[in-house]
Amino acid sequence: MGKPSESRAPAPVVDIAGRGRMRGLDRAFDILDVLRERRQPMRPYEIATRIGAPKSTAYELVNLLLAAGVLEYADKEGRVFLGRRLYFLGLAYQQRLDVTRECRTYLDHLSEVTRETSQLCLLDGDKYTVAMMHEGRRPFRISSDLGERVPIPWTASGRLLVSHMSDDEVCDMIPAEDFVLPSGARLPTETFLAEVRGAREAGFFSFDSLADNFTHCFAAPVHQDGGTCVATLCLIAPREDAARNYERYRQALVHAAAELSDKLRSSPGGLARAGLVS
Amino acid sequence: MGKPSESRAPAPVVDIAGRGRMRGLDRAFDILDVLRERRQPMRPYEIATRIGAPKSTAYELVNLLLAAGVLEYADKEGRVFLGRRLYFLGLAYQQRLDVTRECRTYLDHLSEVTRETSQLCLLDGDKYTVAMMHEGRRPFRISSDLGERVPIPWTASGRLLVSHMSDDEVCDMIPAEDFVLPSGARLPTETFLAEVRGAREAGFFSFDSLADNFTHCFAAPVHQDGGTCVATLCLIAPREDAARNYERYRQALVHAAAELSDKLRSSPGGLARAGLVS
DNA sequence: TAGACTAGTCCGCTATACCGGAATATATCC
DNA sequence: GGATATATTCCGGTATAGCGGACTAGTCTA
Repeated sequence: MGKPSESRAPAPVVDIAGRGRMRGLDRAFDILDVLRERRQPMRPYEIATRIGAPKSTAYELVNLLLAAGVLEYADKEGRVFLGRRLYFLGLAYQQRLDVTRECRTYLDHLSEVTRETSQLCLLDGDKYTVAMMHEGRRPFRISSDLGERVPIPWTASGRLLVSHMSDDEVCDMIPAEDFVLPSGARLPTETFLAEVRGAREAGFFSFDSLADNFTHCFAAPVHQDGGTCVATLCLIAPREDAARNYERYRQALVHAAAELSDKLRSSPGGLARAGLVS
Repeated sequence: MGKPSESRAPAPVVDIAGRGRMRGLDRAFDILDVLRERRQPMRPYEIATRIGAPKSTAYELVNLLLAAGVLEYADKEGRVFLGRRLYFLGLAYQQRLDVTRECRTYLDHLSEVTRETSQLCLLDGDKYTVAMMHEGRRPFRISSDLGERVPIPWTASGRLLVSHMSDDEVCDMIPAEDFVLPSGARLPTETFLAEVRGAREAGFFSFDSLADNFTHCFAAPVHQDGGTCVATLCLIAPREDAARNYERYRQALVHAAAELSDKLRSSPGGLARAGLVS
């Protein structure tokens, strides 16, 4: 509350402050984050270097986390990965988050009527992520995995997820380097902001995926009380399919997102649950 | 490593050791566990008393966790709950766990052919939990919520989830009080162990739910390399339905569990993913 | 054989995280 | 309004967590 800068953003991964001792707790979560990002088991030594922590410290923390069940051994070479205890904590979070509780049916329905892959997308700090997914019929590899952090400007949903913010807030939030697209080209800030404004007014955004060159992405906003866009529903389709069924897909998606938003409004915040459970 | 008792079990919630200073990291995870168990936002003060920590310590840790995005404010009265950062860590765990990656389709299929609620169940320490669920047509309230910890002997799956262990190991693992059923009656250990043996041989177990008096629970084991049962698939059905369709349900469930086990065998551990992902 | 790099253990110093307890609010009930 | 319980902040002392750095050992490669 009194500290000069209060960073709520989840993952700087390596601390910038540098000087002085760091708190074990923060280091511990740096370890968890680095494993999340890597999505693979790692050895303590590698973790130590990645998070820029003294080896002695890293080894001790890893052992503590192992003993607590927060990390688990992943092989016989001493590599560790995130543990089951975290999974259940995440589940508990998800259950109180109205959007994810309700959305499964909508994803199922969308994928049923379109045969395409549908997703629920959220912000994680200053990045876009896919929180839930229903894979479509086609066996093609989707641009991003569940939970992977992706720069906001790379995604259709990104336009909507920041659409409740002012231009300045958007620029403050998104790191400059995230405007460099996978192709290497740089997306002008002004272009992006114009797209954000357009998406806000239309309540929809779609474009040819920037991550590959054969899919088209549709996104529609899920609103919570008032204007803020707390999530998006998306469809990922091959470009030919997208072109052929554009209006149908668009309408199905927008309709589903609107209905989901309604459902959130009718269940007051998260209090309904709190009051009703024995 | 040198300490007298090394408890890997996730949630004693209140530390027994008592004497001496406790580690901040362990306290922090006690806080998270207590929130998980309560499944509701709590105030720092309440958390402090619940985990048996000095109030000053609890307040400081809560604030640290808030700043880290591991906890989040849940209302304007200062109540906090698990944060989004935990959700994404949990997602990352889940993606490496073969069972959960593959099982969604099987749950969908089971619920489609039976119209009943289907679940994937796991052990969390010495308790049973539902890790994934597909709700059936009927609007009735299911015995246990996703992620809720339930004594092993209360559940059909429980018989299978410990079936790879010896009688002694089973008794060591399950706390004595967990043999007291919801009704208040005490389930004799010997009866339970006999049922475990029976379930192991049959590769199946079912009984009338102990948590309510109108459902019947079916459970079939998911095996990983060799014998160990790493999870179960379940069906929860009204008793009349269960009686009428018993053989059909049973076969569908056992078949799905066997197929899922096969799938795990064919993808070597978790290494496939590690090697294939770009 | 030596040198360079990766992996992991051990140990002593000291800044500080954790604790206890006092002080201060804020609600609830007579 | 006084009394009681709940809820939160503040502060100083001390056990110790985090750190730096030394040490061992394995693995390249030159």
